[in-house]
Amino acid sequence: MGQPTIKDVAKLAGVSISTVSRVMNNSKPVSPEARRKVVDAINKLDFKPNELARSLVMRKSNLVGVIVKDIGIEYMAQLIRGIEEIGRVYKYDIILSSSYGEDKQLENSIDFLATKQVEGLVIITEDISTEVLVKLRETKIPFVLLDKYHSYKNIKTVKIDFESEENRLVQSLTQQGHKKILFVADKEQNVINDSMVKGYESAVGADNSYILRIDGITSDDGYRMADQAIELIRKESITAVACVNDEIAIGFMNYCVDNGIKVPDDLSVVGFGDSKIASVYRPKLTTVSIPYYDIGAISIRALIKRIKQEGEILVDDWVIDAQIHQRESSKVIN
Amino acid sequence: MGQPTIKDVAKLAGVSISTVSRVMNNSKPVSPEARRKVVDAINKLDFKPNELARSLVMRKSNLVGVIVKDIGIEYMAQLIRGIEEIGRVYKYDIILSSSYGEDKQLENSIDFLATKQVEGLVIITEDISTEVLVKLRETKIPFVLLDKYHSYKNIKTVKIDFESEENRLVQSLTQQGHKKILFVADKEQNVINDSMVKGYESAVGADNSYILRIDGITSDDGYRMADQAIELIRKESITAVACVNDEIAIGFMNYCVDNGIKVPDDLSVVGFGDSKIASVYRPKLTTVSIPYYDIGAISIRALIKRIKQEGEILVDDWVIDAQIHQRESSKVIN
DNA sequence: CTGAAAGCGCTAACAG
DNA sequence: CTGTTAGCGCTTTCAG
Repeated sequence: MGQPTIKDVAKLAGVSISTVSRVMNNSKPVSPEARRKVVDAINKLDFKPNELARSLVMRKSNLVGVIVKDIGIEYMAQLIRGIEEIGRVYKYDIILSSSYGEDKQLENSIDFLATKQVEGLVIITEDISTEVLVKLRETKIPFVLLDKYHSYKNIKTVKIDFESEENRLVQSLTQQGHKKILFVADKEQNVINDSMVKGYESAVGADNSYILRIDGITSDDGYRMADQAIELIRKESITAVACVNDEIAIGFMNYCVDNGIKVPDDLSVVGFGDSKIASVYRPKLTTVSIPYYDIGAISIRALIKRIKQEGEILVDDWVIDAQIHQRESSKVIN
Repeated sequence: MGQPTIKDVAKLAGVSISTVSRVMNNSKPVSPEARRKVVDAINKLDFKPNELARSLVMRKSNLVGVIVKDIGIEYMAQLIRGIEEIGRVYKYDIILSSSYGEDKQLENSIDFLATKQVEGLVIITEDISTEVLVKLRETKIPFVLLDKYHSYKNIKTVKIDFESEENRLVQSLTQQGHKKILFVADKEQNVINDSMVKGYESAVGADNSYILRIDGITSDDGYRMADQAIELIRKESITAVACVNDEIAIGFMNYCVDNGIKVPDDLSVVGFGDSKIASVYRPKLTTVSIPYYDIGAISIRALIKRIKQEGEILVDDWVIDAQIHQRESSKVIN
């Protein structure tokens, strides 16, 4: 036979299985005498309760499903960290699944996790289709959606205020004496992009805005668009460039290195997001750090609260503060 | 009532629950007639079997536990990716747990996962104590240990041959004309370190070896030790430096930037590991990439094979090839 | 081919 | 305080 069960413990302790159950869960008073015998038996057998059986009868799995687009994406890993660590505090385990950005796979994951009786779902993606969303709602499983780019009516989430954070960042540039600042945005239309553009514009003034919308958001994309940016910068005597994310900023700075442009002496550059590389790259990149760990932690807490019926899940968007890291890539203008 | 159960399906289809079970699992012949009715009922109710109940009766959870030291560590995320993706192919789900390098937490995770009836365990850590190892063995749960630094008698693992990979890397340097090459190693004694030193030495010759053992393995540590290294490099007319990992190499190159030393013109630098930053940093770092995804994939495959009793788990260490990426930070000597 | 019945390991009334 | 009993939702003999 395999693992010892509650029956084995009961037999060894000379009591009924109910008694064993009671001491395990402290659910009802048990005589010290019986308790001792049971505890002894448990230790002797190295008995561990079968959570599966317990979950079945209690209709409670203590499992939450986390579906990520790709665990290899740096910020998703940070998010999971927060979710896992806080989930554990509430005795919830994480079951992990990846969607690789495919709707079909996402749906599969949701179904699959549903059969495993997860009590809640955290979905971390960069976009999700409305069809999947509908399906998700149908499952009746409480969920929180950490979606980077879109926001939906009636779905509240945990996030930072991209508009005001970008605004503060750009303002820090103007306070350093920069009059003309280029903003490199993502060509794709999405809420984050739009918010950041707004934040940028209200910092520099609408009549003093220089925006370059580029295709893609990787460092390669940043490198590729750089000649275009540099041309504009020369023509307009721009002294600082703010990029929609760190990767683009790094790609852009790489281009500068390759073309003899000195950052920050010739040009200040700032990013957004505080990816790991931002503080290792030279010059260290000025950027704003998004507290992903906290976002994950708050999400799972809200989710668990909802699971325990202690309240609705995120009645409003939960906005947390980000932090500007003034580093080497930007400085007071010469 | 909540989710529909097999009973509801049976009632709606007008058959017994056994019949429903049989069509779900194709476990026994069912008349086309009955099958149709059952399928209809399943669709109508949007019935999804409760895997918990199924697991309980079949004594098979289709769950494997993955314990990582910290999911924020880049290569661990890559490893998990491989595990998750291949696990899914075999219908295994991942339940994730972090140890944060603490033995106590690791033990807890093992226990916890055991109660969840995981069928196997993948432990990704950078070191593990023998006590925990003993405990792990006692659980009788099949496991694979992806331990970066240590190797244990009787525990086989999936890895690359650090010695011969480092050897090839250093040889590529000598082939580029470098006569004197410095190797920056980790002060701490561990198998990887030792292997790499061996690989380095057999490439340069024991009488021509320059080794600097430093404290720590982060880019900051690399930066900190750099003055010491530079001193040695000047004194001995060394033309290339090989670092035990990418982070140290980057830190070292940062120091070079800050001190007017041109890489690769004045000095060639190579790393090891191919972290993401290696290909984004300027100059792009020459390094060897460790196929973490594959390591994860092979591990889970071996584990599942073992679970299915189709063989012993890793009769021998499974060694896979790494690949040298010749990039910008090293070049033919002037 | 199909249904009744016995359990997987555990919890939770219900009587003592 | 404690044991007996009836399930949780499902699979699997065992008789038809």
